[in-house]
Amino acid sequence: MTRYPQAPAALEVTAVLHALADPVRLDLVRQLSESGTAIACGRFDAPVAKSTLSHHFRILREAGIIATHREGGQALNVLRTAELEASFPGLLAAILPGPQRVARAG
Amino acid sequence: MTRYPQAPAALEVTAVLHALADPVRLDLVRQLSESGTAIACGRFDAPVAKSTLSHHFRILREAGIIATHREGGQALNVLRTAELEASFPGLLAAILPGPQRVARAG
DNA sequence: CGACTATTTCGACGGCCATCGAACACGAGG
DNA sequence: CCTCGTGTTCGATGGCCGTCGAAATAGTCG
Repeated sequence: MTRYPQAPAALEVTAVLHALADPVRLDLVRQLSESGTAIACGRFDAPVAKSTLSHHFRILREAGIIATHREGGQALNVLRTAELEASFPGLLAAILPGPQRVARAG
Repeated sequence: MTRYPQAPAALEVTAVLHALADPVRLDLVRQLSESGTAIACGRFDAPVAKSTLSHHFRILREAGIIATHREGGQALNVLRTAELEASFPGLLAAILPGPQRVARAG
């Protein structure tokens, strides 16, 4: 079975920021966040080749931003919201909303 | 009077994250945040050459993270806290208190 | 003006990164 | 067993980035 390189014990801020600094990866994280559920690698909407997508998932995984586990024939990805919130509270909330989105009350 | 290339009208999230993803730059921002005041380029504590430091300030400036204005032979840098908070509320609070430090030479 | 300090620019160098297509691995189903 | 769908790995490529020292620029002060 495929062994996924697990996230580091402690999330490194530079690794997390670097992972999120790429437009493609940031969009992947946005899709995960908005869906709220696990998404298979092939179900993402991204303008890059499959191999490139796999590379991006690796970066996100090694930074500790997402976790991947195989189920059936596919690899399901989930956002590690709790760990991210524990290490950098408010980070996702700060950067995930699109820059043109207007903050709404409530 | 020296004209510094000013920050874009709207802060770009990928540019901001990329700027903060470098350990040296993140440390510069930390020093600015902790001091709470303007700091001249030459008074920062960083393990790189002055020319490299100038390069890092440029990246931070163009991302809209800091602002620089000349005053009496030196260039004073300030964190653009208000603009950052307006565009990405909670971002600085999420990543600045981290335990990461740049190892200094010597 | 001339010297001195502070910062930027220049040119070069090495390394890392995003990207791709092709080939490989792995699990599920016929 | 063979095939198909899904991800990953490999090798190559082009570009961007961090780094430096040296030279250029800017502003201050005598």
